[in-house]
Amino acid sequence: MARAPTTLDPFNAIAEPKRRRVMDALAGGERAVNDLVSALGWPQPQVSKHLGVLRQVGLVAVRREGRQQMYTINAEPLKPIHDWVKTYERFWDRHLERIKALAEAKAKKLAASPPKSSASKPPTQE
Amino acid sequence: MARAPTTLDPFNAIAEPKRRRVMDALAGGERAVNDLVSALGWPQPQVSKHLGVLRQVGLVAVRREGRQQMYTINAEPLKPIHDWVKTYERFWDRHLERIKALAEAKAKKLAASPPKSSASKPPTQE
DNA sequence: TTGACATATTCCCATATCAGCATATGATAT
DNA sequence: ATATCATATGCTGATATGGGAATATGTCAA
Repeated sequence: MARAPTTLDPFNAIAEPKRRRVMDALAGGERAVNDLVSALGWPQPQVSKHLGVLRQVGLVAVRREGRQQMYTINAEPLKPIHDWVKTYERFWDRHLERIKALAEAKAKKLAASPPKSSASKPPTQE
Repeated sequence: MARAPTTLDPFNAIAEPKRRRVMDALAGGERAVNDLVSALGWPQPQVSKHLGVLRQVGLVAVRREGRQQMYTINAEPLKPIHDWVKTYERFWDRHLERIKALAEAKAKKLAASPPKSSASKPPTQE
């Protein structure tokens, strides 16, 4: 085996840069394939194929309108990705750690004892 | 060509589920390879290879300690992913839109008229 | 040095990926 | 029906992928 099929895993579907650009092109709203083709400047089959993958993982939805297929974004499958990545925010954003630490400290204080002057505040590690 | 090399693109490196699990196993802190091997239950070369990929995209850092190689998370390369996915939040979380709208409205009000004193001020640092 | 331990690398295989080109399907208008 | 527009699918070839097994490298201990 060589990796979970990109058509089943949003992580994988999104790993392809062009697929991200397609999403971005759709971020403004519903769009027909030919519209995307001219916007992106890629061969039509290529666009259709990438749309096909996005469709299979549920990242886009289609609606027929006459001869045209209107595509829209359906970003829900991105949520797991967002959630996963989010758990690592603290690693690149020390600021968040401080905020979190402050919030926790505050909560502890409130729950534990009356606010007597705490001798040594944790030296905002930095 | 068949996709940007996974060793150059964090999106791609992370598309592999096992690599995500390695990251998760490191989320708690520095860890040696053998430690990961027993924690994950995969063959050692496999773990080393996945670590190798993560190392090349800069998602982990290594430090030698005697015979052991200590790996730590370095999540900065995840930031672009976070940022990209974040732009689609509004698609799955209509709630956010409302919150944002409320916040903006409030800001406008504050700018226009004096607020009544509130006991629970949001942390000054943001 | 030799040996044990910790980890990385190499080789091979089956499979998946994307791009390019040709062609098929589907819908509408004449 | 037929031609035309709009889009999807099929096929091929070059390349990348992950897993498994064997082996190489690197570090310390005796």
